[in-house]
Amino acid sequence: MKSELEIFKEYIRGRGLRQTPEREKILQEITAFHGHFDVDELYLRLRRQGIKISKASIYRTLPLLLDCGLIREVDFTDGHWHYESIYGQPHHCHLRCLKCGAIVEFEDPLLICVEQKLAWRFGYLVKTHTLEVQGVCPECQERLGTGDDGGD
Amino acid sequence: MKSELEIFKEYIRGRGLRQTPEREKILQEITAFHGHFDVDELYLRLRRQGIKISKASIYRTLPLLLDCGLIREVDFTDGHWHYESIYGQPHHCHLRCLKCGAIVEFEDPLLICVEQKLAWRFGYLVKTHTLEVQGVCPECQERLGTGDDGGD
DNA sequence: TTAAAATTTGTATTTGAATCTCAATAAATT
DNA sequence: AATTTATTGAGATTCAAATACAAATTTTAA
Repeated sequence: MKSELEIFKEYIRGRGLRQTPEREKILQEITAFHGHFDVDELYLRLRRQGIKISKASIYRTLPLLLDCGLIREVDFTDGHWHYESIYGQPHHCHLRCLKCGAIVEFEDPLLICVEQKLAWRFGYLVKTHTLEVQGVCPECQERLGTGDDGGD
Repeated sequence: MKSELEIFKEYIRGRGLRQTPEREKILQEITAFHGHFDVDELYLRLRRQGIKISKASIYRTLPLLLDCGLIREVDFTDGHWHYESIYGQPHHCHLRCLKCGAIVEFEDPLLICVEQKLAWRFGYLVKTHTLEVQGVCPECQERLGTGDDGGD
């Protein structure tokens, strides 16, 4: 299987763009970390390693990584986008705690059935799906008492 | 069943807030329209009827309507939030066309199974879910040719 | 290897959605 | 009707994201 870097280089070439150390470092950091991140976190993580890349470059590189399918937008929490590396990872969904924000990743084959039914019923060429299930994690249930209703 | 306005009034009273014509007009317009909307659309729709309410008031009222469960955030397309009225409506998910933005609403009982499995497996108190399935609608498949891969 | 051509970078600025400030107004309570 | 307090509207502010521009870097080819 091709590495993320190979995928990215092919994409860059295919689009007539240029390979730059900044773009490679950004991709490298994202694939090395492998978790949810936002622009600030990514910027700071690079800085801590002595890698000085401007936020403007990060903002310019993320759409490229999105476009070639190496990352995806996860959610719009806290008034800005969060991302995650997805290449080579099986597709997964998120279970989010409404109280503490904890995230559990899961996958359920039933979603393929849902997709297939939709394709048949509405004639769509189905590409992917984004599912977030919201609830209260066991720790927060404990912490807040059993009578908690999950509201704010 | 209580009307949306009754629900809202009870919420307002319960929180020690005030009933104002602005808040009522906003709610009225949302329930009358019954579709997806964003702040600008709502503002313009009110304006077209000669109802002058500032965007600031709309921005201040939406969180109240969210909080009492009359509307929900649908997506963050175009760099800003979109909403929809949900009171009295059965929960539903969205199937979105990646090309033209068309939205089909659907519901699939399999999602209840998914929720139940998550509750059991991770101990979460599951509240709700948000599922968006992305693909290409029949019209866009036609328009763009069958060889289209759904990318941009 | 060098130079020309075109893209990318960083800095500073701009954009736009969403929030906040504050004086004027209006709702609730007495 | 008067008092208290929340809400409104206009404009200022905030912050993530996008952009302009000059300097630097990559690419291509001579």
